[in-house]
Amino acid sequence: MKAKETNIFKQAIKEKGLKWTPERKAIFAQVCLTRSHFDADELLFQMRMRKSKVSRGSVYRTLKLLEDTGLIRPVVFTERHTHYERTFGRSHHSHLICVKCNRIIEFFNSKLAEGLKESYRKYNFKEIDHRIEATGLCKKCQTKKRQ
Amino acid sequence: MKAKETNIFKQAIKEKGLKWTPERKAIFAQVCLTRSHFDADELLFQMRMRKSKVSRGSVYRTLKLLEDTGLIRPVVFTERHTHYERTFGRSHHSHLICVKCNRIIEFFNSKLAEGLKESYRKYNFKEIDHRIEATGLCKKCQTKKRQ
DNA sequence: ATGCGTGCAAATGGTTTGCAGTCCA
DNA sequence: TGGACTGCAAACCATTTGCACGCAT
Repeated sequence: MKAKETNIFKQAIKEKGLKWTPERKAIFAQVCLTRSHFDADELLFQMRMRKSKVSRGSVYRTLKLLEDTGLIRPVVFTERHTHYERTFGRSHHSHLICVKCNRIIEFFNSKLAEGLKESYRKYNFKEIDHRIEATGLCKKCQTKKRQ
Repeated sequence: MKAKETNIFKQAIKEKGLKWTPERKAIFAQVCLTRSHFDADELLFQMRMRKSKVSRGSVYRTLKLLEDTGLIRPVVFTERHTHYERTFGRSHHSHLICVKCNRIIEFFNSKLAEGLKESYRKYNFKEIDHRIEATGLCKKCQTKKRQ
């Protein structure tokens, strides 16, 4: 992990008057390693693989903290439990999800983004965040025989 | 509830080779009465107010069935449990949510819709459904003093 | 020194499920 | 009649929380 990345969270922690602990550092380090989407358990498992010891409770607490800080955000797929994705160091995008094979494509479309801006303006809302999840069938799954 | 509405579900049930029971009818009737968003518990509570007796289990089972049938769809807000909204008899829309007062505005924007269509085309996905939830601060909450 | 953060385990709470009895088709 | 459906309560499982101890500030 680059020093710069560590600092994003450390700084946020300091600003909130909270403490910069080894656990928080370790959990954030693991988040920085993620390439796509993850949930609390996956993250914990990956940390254990790397001999990094933290409790499940701390993982949940720290993920919540990261969410509050805006460094990760929840993405909701079909499952019951929460998935997250990193927000820093990646451009904002939406998700296209194949309901059959669960393939996830991250995309960006400017018309969509503009339409969203228009809507915020129209209703006098100050923009914070948005979540777009579009379900469908990917090319492969369209041609597959019905299971 | 208009007879026409009852039939939407009854017909879907028949097509699947399932049984049209008083419980399913009652639960669907209550869904038809909803004006905005609801969760399993709210629906059950409303039914009990109207002296309509069904078990919590049946509510969950029937909501899932309605979701499979496409007659309701989950909308995910900040909370932990699932909220639904009716899909039939209403136009497709997105949600603008004030994170402070939880006000929800349903909106439609054609640019946004077009951008979404473009994205489906671009990635060769067959469209099924989409969910757009945009968070922000409504006008009132922007001007309110920080709590 | 102070009190925030952690680990641990128990509690929570929405949702699911097993089972015995009921009732549509 | 027979398998699907229901009510009920127990089970599930991701997440939260209480508590005693430890450590950052």
